[in-house]
Amino acid sequence: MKSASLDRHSFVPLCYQIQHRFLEQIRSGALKAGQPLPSEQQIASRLRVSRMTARHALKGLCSLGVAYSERGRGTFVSRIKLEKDFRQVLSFSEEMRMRGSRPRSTVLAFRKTQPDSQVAEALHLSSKEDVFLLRRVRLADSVPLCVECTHIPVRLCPDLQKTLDPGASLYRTLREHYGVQIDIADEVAEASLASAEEARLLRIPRKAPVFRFTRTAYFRSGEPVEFVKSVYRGDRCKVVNRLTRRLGLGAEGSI
Amino acid sequence: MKSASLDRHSFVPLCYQIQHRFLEQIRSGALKAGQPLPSEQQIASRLRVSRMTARHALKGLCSLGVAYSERGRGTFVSRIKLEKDFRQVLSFSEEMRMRGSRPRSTVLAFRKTQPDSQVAEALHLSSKEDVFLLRRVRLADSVPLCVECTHIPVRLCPDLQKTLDPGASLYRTLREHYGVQIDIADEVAEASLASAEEARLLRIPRKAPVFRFTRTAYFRSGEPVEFVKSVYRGDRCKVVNRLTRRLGLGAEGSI
DNA sequence: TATGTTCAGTTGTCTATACAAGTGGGTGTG
DNA sequence: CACACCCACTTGTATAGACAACTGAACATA
Repeated sequence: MKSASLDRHSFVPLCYQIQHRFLEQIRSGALKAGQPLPSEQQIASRLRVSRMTARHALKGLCSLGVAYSERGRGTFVSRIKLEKDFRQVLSFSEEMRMRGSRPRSTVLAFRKTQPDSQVAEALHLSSKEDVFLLRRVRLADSVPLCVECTHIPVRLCPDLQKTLDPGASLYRTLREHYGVQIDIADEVAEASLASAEEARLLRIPRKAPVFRFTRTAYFRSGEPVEFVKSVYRGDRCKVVNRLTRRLGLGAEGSI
Repeated sequence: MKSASLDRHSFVPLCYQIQHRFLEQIRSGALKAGQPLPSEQQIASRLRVSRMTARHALKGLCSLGVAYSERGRGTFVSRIKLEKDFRQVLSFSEEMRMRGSRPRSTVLAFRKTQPDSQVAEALHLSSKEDVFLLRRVRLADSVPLCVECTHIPVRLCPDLQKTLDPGASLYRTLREHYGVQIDIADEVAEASLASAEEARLLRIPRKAPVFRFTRTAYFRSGEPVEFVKSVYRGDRCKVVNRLTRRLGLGAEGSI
């Protein structure tokens, strides 16, 4: 029998222990794409938990996208690859490290300032609230990839100019010094051409193709944390997304 | 008391009736951003359901992104806007109609063919399986927006050349004639410049900025359904995405 | 052969209850 | 005033059981 028993005194809830066990089996290849997972009943009786606990574990796998359920048939391992480079809410530094590159930054500007109307609207700022403006060239393995201009309300991190090591990760500083945890981000990408200044900073020809991003990041509550405008080289960057069908929102379900 | 009672004989499950009720209240403005929803206990006693049913309804709202829970405090309406134009798995036709434009297509090619290696790999095709190739210029309100080249395994829709009205929605045809329901899509976007042919078809200058997309669409099971390469005008199109932080996947949770 | 039936197994929904653990306010003490 | 403590309320997790609805295969019937 493959199943070592669960740790009922762990501070990790049982359903997550079960979920983690299946994740391991899927990643290791012991459970292959398309294969059925044990039924809720089987999990419940083998591991001596209630069926709802087993079910919760399986549902967790489904919402991660690694499995899917069919009524009357069972729950199966999804055939979809779990590529790691689907865009999540990651900082530039996190993203570069995840793909094995060494991130670095050159600070072009870092000051307190009054937001223009676009920034104020995106961050829901009251009329005279100040923001930090941080403009950087960001490099991976010494190759410049983008020019990024970040705006953060001063209220969220009053003494950022003392605490931020400008070369380090801004997100890490926000997390460790201010408990600021970003959960959601809205992003708009446009295809465009490099201006003269951008071309110089990125070391590409003028009028080379670039992405222009604006990005607003939020807490879980929906309060805005950060507004970023950035320009990425088109020859070294791709935007990878996984889209899913959401049900139950505004437009009615008739599809 | 605001709560009309639930229909216990409806074929709509109770938890979805509850969820729908709150969605209505949020959309109508009766429940505003940041306000607390009733607690699980309150819902349970007011509507005479068990707490788990009430909880299931609230969790559904959370996974839709319209609410969030905080342990010990309650569940609150999210401040995040539910813009409709966040990219879901929508066909060009669906997307255009959602934003109030009239979609149209010009068919450049529609034939059965052998897939090249990129297509075969994306669709997980065995060596000699054929695909339909459908190449179209897609217009919104008579303005050409993109050139799109779709590949679909013949196996999934053997007589597509009879059933497809080439002007109509491909996705609708797939759904209505073959029960093919697409749930997930992976998309890669690049910033690039228009070739001479693309510029002519899209009526833009040569070397104007464009998006190049590749897109693979899947069933819920992860079986690939469709592979698309497309070129979008950079001056009329934006890519809008909402990114969320996912927990529990490959890289460990220490963030 | 073709068709309908039954049946075991599965997920979906629901009930009722219990305890753990975090939040926030109030109270009483020092 | 500051601090510890308690209490009511909240969400998170878990249990045990129930019925509905669906699937697929085995079986019986015409």
